Amino acid sequence: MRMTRQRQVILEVLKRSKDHPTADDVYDRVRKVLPKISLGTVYRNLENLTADWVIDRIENAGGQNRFDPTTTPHNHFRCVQCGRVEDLPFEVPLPEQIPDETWTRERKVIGSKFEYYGLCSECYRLNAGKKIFRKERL
Amino acid sequence: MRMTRQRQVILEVLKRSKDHPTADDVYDRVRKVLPKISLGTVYRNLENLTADWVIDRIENAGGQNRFDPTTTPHNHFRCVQCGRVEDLPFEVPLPEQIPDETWTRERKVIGSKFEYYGLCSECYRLNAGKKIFRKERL
DNA sequence: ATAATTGCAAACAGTTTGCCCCTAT
DNA sequence: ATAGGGGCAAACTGTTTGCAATTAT
Repeated sequence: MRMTRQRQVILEVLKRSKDHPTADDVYDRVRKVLPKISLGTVYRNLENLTADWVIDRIENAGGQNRFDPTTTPHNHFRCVQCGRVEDLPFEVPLPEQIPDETWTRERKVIGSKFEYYGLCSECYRLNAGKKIFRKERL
Repeated sequence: MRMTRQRQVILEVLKRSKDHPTADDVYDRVRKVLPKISLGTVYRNLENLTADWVIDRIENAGGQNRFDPTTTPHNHFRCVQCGRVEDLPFEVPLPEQIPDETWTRERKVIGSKFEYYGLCSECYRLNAGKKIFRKERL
């Protein structure tokens, strides 16, 4: 991987971000430094950096993906209303080994993912009392 | 919600599926019974059924959403290569309560999600020895 | 020198929507 | 009878790709 100015700035922006920005977010922030960069370049770099494990992609089918400068294991809280992703400020005690060996032997288990979901503080305040997550729960 | 023939068949197809089909998958299967149904109708129904908690949408993955006829809590294994989602054939011991009360008070935590990911048995066999998940791991 | 990378635009995939007709209640 | 739902196509959003020009190594 060549270290171009674009890649450098994208990476800096990302490493400085604590909010797990979307590709658009990154694009907007990078453009303040490199106004002529194209969205395609941002996508290509996010892809390459993800492939090389420099950053992490938080996937979200249907909506926008988000990118995480932290590649060491940690867990997230996801807002089901606005899509915001926050790091959990505490550890979650997760099982260290998979109980079923027959199951494990048949596939390659690479890792696991845990997250809480709900309403972030802002959406919670804005929606106090309203039923907004699907129809009848919350 | 009116019970139309289309909704009925979509629901039947889904309840019979153990593989967490995508909207396309559902469309293909439903078309064997109702060849004239439109993809839009399938999407609209999957959306409504999800909103009414009749089915579940599996959305934190790349690519297409998948749909799950089981709405009671259970966990998944996701293949990072083909996207397939399987139910885990065992229970995962997850934390029952969130350790940090200050954190909890500020937002509305609705639930949590846990999954293993890796290569399903088919992709594992096909890719034995190859490095296919991102660049240098596996 | 040359292979990787860029900007740009066009293409793509998945999903949603508007409109007008139809049908379950 | 009438509001909710269907079919169809067009629109939309997020992401990827082809190409010719540029740049890090």
